Amino acid sequence: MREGHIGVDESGKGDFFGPLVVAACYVGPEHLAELDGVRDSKKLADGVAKKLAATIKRTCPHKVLTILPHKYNDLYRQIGNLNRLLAWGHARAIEEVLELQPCSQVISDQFADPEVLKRRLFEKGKRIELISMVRGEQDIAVAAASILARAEFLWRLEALSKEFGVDLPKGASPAVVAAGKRFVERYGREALDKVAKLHFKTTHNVLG
DNA sequence: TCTTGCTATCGCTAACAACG
DNA sequence: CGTTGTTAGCGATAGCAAGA
Repeated sequence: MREGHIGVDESGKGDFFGPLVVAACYVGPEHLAELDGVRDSKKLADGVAKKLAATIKRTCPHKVLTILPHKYNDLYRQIGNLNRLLAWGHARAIEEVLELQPCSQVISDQFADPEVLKRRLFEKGKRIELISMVRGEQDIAVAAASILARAEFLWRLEALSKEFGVDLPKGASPAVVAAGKRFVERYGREALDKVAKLHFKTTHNVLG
């Protein structure tokens, strides 16, 4: 790596409970020594991801964008399409990191329409090369961003569980439906907006 | 033996093409 | 038009294989 670049990734996209988190992280050659052990967050235990996240935050210019369920549901209604919502979030995180550390290259995971994100970045007049690749998390900056996003998602999900006194599991499994039913029993169906992504089919399973 | 790590499977999302 | 199947990404989980 001769020059540094920015990596972006998101977490919480497939989880019924909890926020959607988008993170962008700049990694330059000068950071590599500090980032030992940084790889795709999916290959790391939750605890390891949290520790590495602290290291990354100490080392690299970064931005973590947390969209809590209430805001997420609101944005989803406005935007109507998860890809555009993701593009919006990615662009915002990237722009903030560019303010901290200008550079010319951004690498993201493959997602359905990279053109949307490219257009958004170019609108701002930035001369940025956006590389959208399958298994982008093999890149260290994308891996670092995935860890930041993952750790933040875990912390926020724990915070929500604590706040409402209901254990909110990851993913969208039967355990998630059961937890959703318990939550609604205690707080009513309107309150679901505060902890869950309502456009999932899981919502019908919880309320039905 | 016990602990890793990889892979297959499943459920969830969205986009797109083919079809009735 | 709407439905259905395919492709593709994400997360969770179980089971098997390889290494300490």
